[in-house]
Amino acid sequence: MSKQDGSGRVVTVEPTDDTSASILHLDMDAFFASVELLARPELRGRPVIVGHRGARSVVTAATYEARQYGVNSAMPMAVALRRCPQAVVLEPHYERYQEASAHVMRILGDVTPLVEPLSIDEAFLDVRGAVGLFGPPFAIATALRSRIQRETGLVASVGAAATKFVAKLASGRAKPDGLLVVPAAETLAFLHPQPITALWGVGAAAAARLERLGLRTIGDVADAPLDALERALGPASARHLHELAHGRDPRVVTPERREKTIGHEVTFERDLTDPSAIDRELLRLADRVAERLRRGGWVARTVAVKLRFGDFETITRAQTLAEPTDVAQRIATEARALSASSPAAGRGLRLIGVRASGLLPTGTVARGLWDDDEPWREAETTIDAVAEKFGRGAVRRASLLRDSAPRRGSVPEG
DNA sequence: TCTGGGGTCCTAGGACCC
DNA sequence: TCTGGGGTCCTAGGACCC
Repeated sequence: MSKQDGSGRVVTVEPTDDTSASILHLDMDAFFASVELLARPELRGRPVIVGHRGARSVVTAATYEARQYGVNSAMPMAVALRRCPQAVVLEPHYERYQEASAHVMRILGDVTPLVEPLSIDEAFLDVRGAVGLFGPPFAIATALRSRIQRETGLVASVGAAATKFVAKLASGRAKPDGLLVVPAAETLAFLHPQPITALWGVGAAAAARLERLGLRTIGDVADAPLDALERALGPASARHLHELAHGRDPRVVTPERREKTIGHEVTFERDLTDPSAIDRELLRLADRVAERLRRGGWVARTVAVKLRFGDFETITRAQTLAEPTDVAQRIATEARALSASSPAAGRGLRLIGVRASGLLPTGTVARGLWDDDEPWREAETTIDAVAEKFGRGAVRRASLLRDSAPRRGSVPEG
C-alpha cells in the first residue's frame, strides 16, 4: 500500500488490488499560497504567509516552509510573525483562487460527473464508473495529479479508499505532493492507530471529552461501548463517530449540493460604537447578501445578524419574514431591528454579520403562491417542482407561505 | 498568542397544532 | 378540570471544517 521514505513522508507504491478504493479525495497543497507563488516565483523555497497585515488578522494560508516554524492557518498574524519574522506576507487574491479552483474542478469533471466539491480546494470523486475508461483508481489519481500540475502549476495530493472519510484521511497523510491508496481490506489497519483528532468531526471539545474516557486512538473509539460515547458526545455524533471508527461511512459522493445560507461578516480594526456607523455596515453587508441572493435566483425567508462584542462574546438574532425577500433595504431594516433589540445594544462591536437562510427559488414559488389565476393548481404544480428539485424541507416552507401569505394579486415575475 | 470569513450540522427549549 | 404525546417550526448557541 504505502511505505515511509527517509524523511517520513508517505510515498506510494502501486497497490496490488485497489479496485475497492474507488472514492478519491483530492486536496490542493497549501492552495492559496501556491496560487500566489505562481505570480511570485522568486519566492519559492521561502516561508510565505497569505493574509492581511491588520492588528486583528489571521493567517489565511502558509507555505510548507512557513509551517516548519509552527505557522498555521487561522493563527493570529502577530503570533505567526513572532514565530517566523522573516516570512513574506502576501495579500490574498480570492478571484485568483476561484479561477484556479474552477480549472481544477473542470479537470476532475473530465474523469467523472460524480465530483463533489467540498471547499474551494478539495473534492471527492466516485470513480467506479471511470475505471473501464481510465484504469484503476491509482492510475486515475496519478493522471489527475500530473494533469493538474501541468495545466495549473499547482500540486494536488490524493487519497483513495472505499469511503469518503478514509479517502480524506488518506489525502491528508499523503501531503505534500503525494498519493495514498488504502484498499478496503487495509482500512482498519490504517485507521486504528491514528489519534482521535484525526476523526472528521472531532475538534478540541470532543477530543477533550473522549480523552476523559481514556480514549486516545481511533481504535480506542471503535472498541468503546456506544452508550459511553453517547453520554459524552450526544447520540448523533456518538453513533456517527463510532461508525467511522469501524471504517463504515455510508455517505455517497453527491455532485449537486446547493447552499442553504448566504452571509457576510466583517471584523473591525477597532470596535465600532457609533450607531450610524453600525447602520452603514449593516446596510453594506445586507447589500452584499442581497446581491448574491439575486445572482443565485433565491429569496430568503429568514434574516439573522451576528454581533461580537469587544470581549469576544458573540450573539445571533434571527427573524423569519412574512414574505421572503432578496431586497437589500428589506434585509437591512430587519438586521437593524434585530441588532437594536439585542440586550447588549450600545456596547462596542468587534464584528457584525448578516446572514440569509430559508432560501427559496425566486419566482417559481412566489408566482405559484400568489397568482390569483387558479392559485391551487398553480401552487400544487409549483410545489411538486420544488419538491423534486429541493426536497421536502423546501415544500414545508412553501406550504407555510401558502397558508400564511396574504391573498393578493399577481406579483411581477422575478 | 489572542483569536477571519465562508459555511454545515446538532441540540435544546418553546410555541403551536392535532 | 386538568392533561398526553407526537410532530413541526423557530430561535439561540456551540462545535466543527476549510
